Amino acid sequence: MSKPVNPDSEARRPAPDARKERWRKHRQARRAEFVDAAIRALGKHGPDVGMDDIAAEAGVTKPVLYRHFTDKADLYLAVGHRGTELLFQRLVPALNTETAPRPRIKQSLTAFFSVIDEFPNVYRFITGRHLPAESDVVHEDKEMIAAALATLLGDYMRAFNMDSGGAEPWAHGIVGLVQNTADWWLDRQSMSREAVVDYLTQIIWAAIDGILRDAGATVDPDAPFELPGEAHLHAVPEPAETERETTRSSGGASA
Amino acid sequence: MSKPVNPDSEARRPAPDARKERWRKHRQARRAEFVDAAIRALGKHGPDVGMDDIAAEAGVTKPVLYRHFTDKADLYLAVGHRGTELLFQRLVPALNTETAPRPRIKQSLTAFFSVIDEFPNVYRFITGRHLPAESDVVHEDKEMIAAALATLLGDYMRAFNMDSGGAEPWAHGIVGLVQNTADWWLDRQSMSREAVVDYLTQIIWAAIDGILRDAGATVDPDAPFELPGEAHLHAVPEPAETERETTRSSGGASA
DNA sequence: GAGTATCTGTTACTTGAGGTAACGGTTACT
DNA sequence: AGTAACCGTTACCTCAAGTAACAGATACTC
Repeated sequence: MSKPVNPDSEARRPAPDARKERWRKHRQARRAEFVDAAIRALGKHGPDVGMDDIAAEAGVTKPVLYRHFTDKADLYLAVGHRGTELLFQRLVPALNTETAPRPRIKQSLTAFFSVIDEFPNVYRFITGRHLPAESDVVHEDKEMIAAALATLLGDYMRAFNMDSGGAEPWAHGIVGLVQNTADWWLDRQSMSREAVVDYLTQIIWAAIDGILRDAGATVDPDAPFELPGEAHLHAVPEPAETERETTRSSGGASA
Repeated sequence: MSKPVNPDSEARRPAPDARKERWRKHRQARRAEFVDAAIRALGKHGPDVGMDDIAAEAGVTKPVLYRHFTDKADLYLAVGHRGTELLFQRLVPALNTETAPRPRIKQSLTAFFSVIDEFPNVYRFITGRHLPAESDVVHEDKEMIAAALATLLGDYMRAFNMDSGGAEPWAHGIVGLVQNTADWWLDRQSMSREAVVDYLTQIIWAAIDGILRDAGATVDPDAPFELPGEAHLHAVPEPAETERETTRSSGGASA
């Protein structure tokens, strides 16, 4: 801000000084480290940890934390992104594998359940009511999954010359169906993981099959079914540990 | 605490003084009044209202509020109960009407959607991430609806000599399916209420029908289907505006 | 009617967690 | 050598939740 830049300087902006660049990777690593600490602290003190506790868990004091996260919400958002990353790493490949419908459903469910089974605390924290509204990452995630599902369903339906208007509500419905059942299962653990997954596979396929049937189509759930130009949920879309602007520039030069 | 009671006095505890009794109804009314104010204030200032604002909205100051609610969480819990009451008033009759399966599904969905359509702000607040975890009423509500659904499904399934193990996960699944779709619809409003309800009716019946079909049974969705000793979700189970203990007795005389 | 239990309400305070200011030290680029 | 970015600290500010302490009404009990 101190050196006045001439108007056309925007063209050659890269690296006026390497000292800034040098730290980029380091900062990301540090953020990740704090996210780990936050998760550990969350496990220790429960979901109402203070920033002091998190900082202590990371072996530093509060202001250090605030150099990397603008906010408690920002930190929790990063925790959320960590969860998203974990989930999508396993879910995306499962969803995108082009096999027969039913195994595809089942392997996607297995992916999902394996993640929440492995990190139940993180999952509960992220989906639970403990984070501030700004850190809500679940909504985005669900939107993303639902969007992928919607195009998938829509394509199938159009392939059968059906009206595809139901694709979107149904996609959101299926996402909710899975999540709510997962929450319930995680709470109760009243049956094995395989059992829930099987029950869910059954109901989801039953639903899809029923809808196809309503339109006069029948599909063998275990026969490979290829679609021209299949919809893909491309890798994890948010860079997960990307740092938000942390410096508090007091009012960025309007006009 | 000042007058020492003799040991056996617990037997004849009712009404030593009518002055206590006299106010009971009044307190309930007052609480309800504050709940109204809270909802109004929520509408005005958004979901991060302060207790001062709520008090002001009710025409009083904070301490008055705290005489009726132990806590912000307590107040929000009462707001939640109000919502539950609103919902169950319409949902319970719809669910319990014994008609053919499909119209029954549809009228239940219509009931649900009409409520959230009529009170979107309340709905969003209650289901959203703004209340403290202690005020979560949605979880209970969903459990209750799912439980009713589970017995219903279970009874049907047993009537067909099917294994009823799926009833519970499916019940929770359907609840989640509806809620998530409702959230999506409320956000986007990209189709009419009737349309979502129809799509949901279709997928839910498709799912149930498919499951029955897997077991070799077929049911006409529009033919009345009576079941011996049908499961009922009995009226709204929580007294909605019941007051929690508000007096802060400083440490109840241990030993 | 005197006494009092329970409400009505107020202003002024305490508390605690989130967040910040201001300082000093270290590394490695220019 | 100079400096731009980091490392880290202690001590503070802020603001909303929640509390103390006080004073006036109403309507029951004796």
